[in-house]
Amino acid sequence: MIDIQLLRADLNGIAERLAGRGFSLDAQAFLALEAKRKAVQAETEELQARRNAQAKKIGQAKGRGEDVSGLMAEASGMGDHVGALQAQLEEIQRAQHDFLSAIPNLPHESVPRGTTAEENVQVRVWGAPREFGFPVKDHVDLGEGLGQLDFSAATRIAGSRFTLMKGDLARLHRAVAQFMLDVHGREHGYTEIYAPYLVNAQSMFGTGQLPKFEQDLFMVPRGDEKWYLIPTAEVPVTNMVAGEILQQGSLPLRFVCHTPCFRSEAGSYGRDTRGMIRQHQFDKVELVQVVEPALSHAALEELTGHAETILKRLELPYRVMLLCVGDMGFASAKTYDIEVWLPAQNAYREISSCSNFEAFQARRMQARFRNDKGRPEPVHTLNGSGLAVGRTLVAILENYQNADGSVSVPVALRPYMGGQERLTRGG
RNA sequence: GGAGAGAUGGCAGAGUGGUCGAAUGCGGCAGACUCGAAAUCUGUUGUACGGUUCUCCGUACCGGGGGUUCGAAUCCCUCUCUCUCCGCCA
Repeated sequence: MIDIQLLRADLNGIAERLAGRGFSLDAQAFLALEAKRKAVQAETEELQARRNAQAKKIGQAKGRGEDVSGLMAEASGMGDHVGALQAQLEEIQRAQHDFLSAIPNLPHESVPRGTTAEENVQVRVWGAPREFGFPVKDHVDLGEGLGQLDFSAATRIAGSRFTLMKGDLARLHRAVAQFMLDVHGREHGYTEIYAPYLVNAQSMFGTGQLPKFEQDLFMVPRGDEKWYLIPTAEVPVTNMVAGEILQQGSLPLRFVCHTPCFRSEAGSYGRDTRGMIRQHQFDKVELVQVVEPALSHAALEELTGHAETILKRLELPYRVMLLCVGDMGFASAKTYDIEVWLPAQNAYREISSCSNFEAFQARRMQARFRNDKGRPEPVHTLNGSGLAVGRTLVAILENYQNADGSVSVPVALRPYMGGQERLTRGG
């Protein structure tokens, strides 16, 4: 949620900054709504004050044993009038809330201009793609060749965009997640969280998935209520601080959480149809930080570095991209994507997205801390994949493949595989 | 799934129609006493929105929503959640 004070103070300036990310702010609608709100709110509150004063007078007169029928007659009708005004005010406020809810976050000043992914800026590259002395296979051929990846079973059981793994590959998948949790939890100081996979609409609103992006989610109805399968652990974990007023000394909060993630992938029908790059269900280890505003951009650098550590330890080549304004998500003020090298695609592919949401989510969630003046102020929230487990597995398969179709286990993961060094057919 | 009891400020806990944003205690903050601390005493201490603008003022909020009333923390309806007992279950 954008700060309404900013719109009041500098409407045109804000509209201009939002235009950069392809959002056209209806300034006239805002001004009209604001004027109406101001008038109705002033009138409502004034009448409420008069009604309260009158009711108080009646009470006091009654206490003295006086006749109050005259006072009561004066007051009759005031209640209905107040009610009507309140209803009107609520409607205006709801409209204003809806208006604000649909506005994306303001990009940070360090974010480059641009409208598409082509204009993202490469920040750094780590590692060099390996030279294979043989024709490389993609992860589907490798996994199926090992007899450990079965898309036809997954399709039979659920449908397209689902994965079924068996044996050593399933174990390696688990090892990857365990490894990430251990590095972030034990070395980077994140507190491990286990959280609900189904959340209510309010939580989805808090992190910005609702109301605009309901079509991207799996919704689970229960009576009149709706639950949603989480598209990322960001949702339950960030909402841990919803409605809270945190003590300054308790910040920063750092959480790591491994969950499955569920995405409808509506509107991406033709993309990445082969393999496990784009699935309805995938595992991810998510990093979340809740910090003081002044420190949030330093925290984004730190968090991104924590995600990169995983790729370094796994010795997978990657690059870090700073997203341009047009390619950023709705709630983000600044985003780095980490892209891992996939030999079969001869390309870098996204494996992590690290964002600073500044106060955008905090305002929606009412997540605050007590600042130096002792006043409640919205915190800043950040998150990043640390990393997407399925895509990490894809990267391992493709980068660690051998000429005979077997796959070496990265050294860092061997302790999680009972020392096993290789995935081979029948394993 | 069945039966019962609850939900009040950071916490505990009063308050069954009017001067209640809410007693009291604890905690927090400030001050007094003290060389300092403890104890004691005094004062103070919620959030949101709006107006004004760094000073105050107004409105709302006693689990959520709705109703009765001139007036609701208090009465009525409803939902959610918590606790106890029984059943079931991983």
